[in-house]
Amino acid sequence: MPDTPENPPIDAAAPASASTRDRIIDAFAELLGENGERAATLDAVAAAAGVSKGGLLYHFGSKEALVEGVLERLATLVERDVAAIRSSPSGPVAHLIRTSMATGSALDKALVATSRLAQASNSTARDALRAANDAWYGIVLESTGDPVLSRAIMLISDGLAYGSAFLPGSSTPETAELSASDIDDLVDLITEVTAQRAGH
Amino acid sequence: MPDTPENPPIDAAAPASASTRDRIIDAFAELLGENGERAATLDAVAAAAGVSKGGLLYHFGSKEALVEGVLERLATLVERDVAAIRSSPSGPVAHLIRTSMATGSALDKALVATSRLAQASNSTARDALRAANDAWYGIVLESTGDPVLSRAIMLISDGLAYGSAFLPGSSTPETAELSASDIDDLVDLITEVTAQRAGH
DNA sequence: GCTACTGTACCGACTGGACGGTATAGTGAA
DNA sequence: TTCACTATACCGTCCAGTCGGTACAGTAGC
Repeated sequence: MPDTPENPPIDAAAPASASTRDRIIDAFAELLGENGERAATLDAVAAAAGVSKGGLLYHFGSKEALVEGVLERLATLVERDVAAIRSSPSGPVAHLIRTSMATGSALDKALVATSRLAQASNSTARDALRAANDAWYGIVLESTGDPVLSRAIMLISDGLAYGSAFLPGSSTPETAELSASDIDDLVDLITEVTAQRAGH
Repeated sequence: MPDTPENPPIDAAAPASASTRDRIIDAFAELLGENGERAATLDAVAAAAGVSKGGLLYHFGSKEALVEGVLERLATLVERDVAAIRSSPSGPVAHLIRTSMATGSALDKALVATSRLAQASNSTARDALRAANDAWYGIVLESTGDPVLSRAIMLISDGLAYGSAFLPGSSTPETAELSASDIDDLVDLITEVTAQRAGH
């Protein structure tokens, strides 16, 4: 039985329309985020993307190439996000805080995946993360005009990202997952403080 | 040539005085923090602790036992820190913020090591991290009496820890390592906001 | 319209090294 | 003699990367 063209749209989860390359990057990022760096083996990525290991290695000659693929995707998505954030009607800061929690968006996935790689001592991934942070900090500073406040806001955003990425599902109510209204309260706090400091 | 007793105090970094068990946990935590979970192999830990692999496995029968060792140490150090933080003359919040950045203390090392384990999908490590966070949140809430502010403070603390643990050494000045005076500014900001909200 | 050939996309068995863990013989201090 | 190791050899598994193929679309010459 030579080739069975069984599955152009084989995998329910993966967008069958996307190119094989994109599906592979999706799968890699997903596995990194969900199960950590160790689980994102070539075999696992191939299986999740609905290709064979050989097929994967046809597109990405090594695991490093796969990492570069995720990093490139992150850079693209961050660029897009920076544009979106600047023109956000609710203001850049509110937008930043609200999108800092993992929402399952492509940006989030790429960000979490890159964090995992950075934690696995991949310095390129660390640079990519820093670049993204620099871009966001720039916007916040532009918006508030206050370096200290801007740093505090970035730290809150980092803390939000860290918590939702690495400590999902809380046991106690104290630090339970932040609800939408908690985020609203946070945004209100920040808005208030920002207004106060602006009118020194 | 069986054993060359070349190195009881072989390793300059490791405190030769501490018990072998403690030195092994030190080495494990250090390797986890510096080079990620993947680098913390039994062989590497044994070498860093200045014992043989057989010696390591004499004390810790498995890698899981080693993980438990780090978790236990974290629990002990957190307990100690909570006591210290309550009686801090500068107030709990300032103390928390100031000690959130990786300073190379034993607590930091244990915390970073546990974060790496948590990221590697170790749910016990995640629980330990959450427990520590709950403890600190409790103190902050007690001190400020304001849940929203307390959450913001915890997020800043998390952001600080995340940045210093996972993104050390910055390339650009924008998000460069926070200096001592930056931290002072941050603490001032928080103190100010806390006072303001207390006197609604 | 057929043959020969090229390039692209992919499959899956296999290899070699790393790693966790086991086993065991030996050693030196208390 | 026991305790706390060292040293070495070994096993099974996992994993990145290699390699020899297969399928098929296109295309150029006849």
